[in-house]
Amino acid sequence: MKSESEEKRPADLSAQIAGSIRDAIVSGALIVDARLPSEAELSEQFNVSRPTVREALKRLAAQSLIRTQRGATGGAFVNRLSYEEAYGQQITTSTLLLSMNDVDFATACEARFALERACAPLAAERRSADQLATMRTEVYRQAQPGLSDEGFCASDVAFHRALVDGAHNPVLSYQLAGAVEAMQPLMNMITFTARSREVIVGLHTRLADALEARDATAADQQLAQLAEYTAELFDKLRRARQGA
Amino acid sequence: MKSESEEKRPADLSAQIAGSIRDAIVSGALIVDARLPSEAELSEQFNVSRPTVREALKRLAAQSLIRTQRGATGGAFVNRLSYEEAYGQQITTSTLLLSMNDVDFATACEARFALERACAPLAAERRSADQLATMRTEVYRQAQPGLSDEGFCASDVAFHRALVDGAHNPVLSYQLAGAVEAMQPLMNMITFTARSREVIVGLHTRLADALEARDATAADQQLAQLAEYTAELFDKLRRARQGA
DNA sequence: GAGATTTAATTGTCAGACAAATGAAAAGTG
DNA sequence: CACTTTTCATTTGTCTGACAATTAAATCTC
Repeated sequence: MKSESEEKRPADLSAQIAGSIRDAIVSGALIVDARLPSEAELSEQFNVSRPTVREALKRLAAQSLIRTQRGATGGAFVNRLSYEEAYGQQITTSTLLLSMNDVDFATACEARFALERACAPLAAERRSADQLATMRTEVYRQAQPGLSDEGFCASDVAFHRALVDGAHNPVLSYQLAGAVEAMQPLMNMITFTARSREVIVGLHTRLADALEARDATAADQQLAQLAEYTAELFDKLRRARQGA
Repeated sequence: MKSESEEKRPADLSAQIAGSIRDAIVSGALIVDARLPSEAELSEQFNVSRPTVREALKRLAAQSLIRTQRGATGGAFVNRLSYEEAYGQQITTSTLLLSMNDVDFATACEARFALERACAPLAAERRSADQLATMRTEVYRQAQPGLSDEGFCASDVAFHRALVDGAHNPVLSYQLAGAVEAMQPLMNMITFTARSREVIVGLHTRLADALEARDATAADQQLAQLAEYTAELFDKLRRARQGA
């Protein structure tokens, strides 16, 4: 798409080297726990200085593609990307994506609930007693009058993560982590009145009931209502601000 | 969870500095397009050398959190994370997560189709003529006898991305990009027989028909059948390999 | 052979230098 | 004065060389 005259400058050496090593990892030429050549060797191979190699390695470390270890048998090793690390990056990226691109609440909300509803049938089928207990605990917490708005939102996230984890599919959990957690800063903008908390607690309770009864249809209904009510709440807030 | 004795080594200086700046960006203390202090100033502020500061900045650049520019008015600037950049990272992370953690095909497949089915109702409602045309084109390509297995898989990805984009929700597209594209290496392991291609082309055709008719229920049905058939194909492949 | 010590390899950090890019100010020109 | 050219200061990109910190293996001692 880009004409050859515009912005086709060669990237930094450290970026090139990082890309070259990244390709080797993604393609499988470098397998998990394989040791990369030492920094001195890499600087020879690529004909650059050690600082340049180090900058390249730090780029890869930032993406959790490698880990480094000091000492005689140390070096840089291809890192097994754990779900936990992937969660973290996913959440950071999603959060920034929403906050920096003026993604409106309706769009983010729609995406989040669409994805969550994809989990609901699986969660209804497979949720463990443990996950159900977590959901009940969070609902109880949400009903406490003294809870701050931030606390309410945090509990909301915990509730929904338990729901997602109930699908017992780590790939789904990983994907959803970003969508659910990234919404929190947007949710934190809402001041929850006693009335709206009451409605949400009611929906959460019936959602947990549905999962306890392994009733996928009922769970889906409650989620749909929750999506609708959340959008409604934000719309009210928006109108109130425009008026003021 | 971790006892204080185990693995609580202080991180590298460059990692600490990167974390400190990253927090400032995520929290909003540094806004988009804000210019960071020069490397010399940062090395003074943090009391480290310039190479160390540079390693920290490269870590942030690897996550697309900053961009750098040479020259008199240059420096490091907080980068607006674009959807395109986020897609790329999402795909790399998802691909590695699947390939490195022995995620079985069934799990990945279940996640992918669960998410895709979340998009289907929205896509049925909103798909543009353009996206429908893309889907038709890809189906046509998939029906060509001379197409290689890799080509078939690539076309499959293109088809499903058009479907996802049909929901006209960039957040959903971003989330799904990882799920759909990361599956491709796994799909590439399958040798598609003429018979199985025929079945898939048929399902794709009816899926496109459903979207053309804006029939969400029919689209969902076809996707469900596609999920089932894909799992079946892989199961057959697995048994064949075990037998050999 | 078991334990203590030395050694070599490797990453982490620093200091100082020069090259390259780039925009702004200064100087020149009509 | 308006416009162009030159100069220049600032900043990132890269290199060289050095030393500190860490770690496992090799060596030594008893």
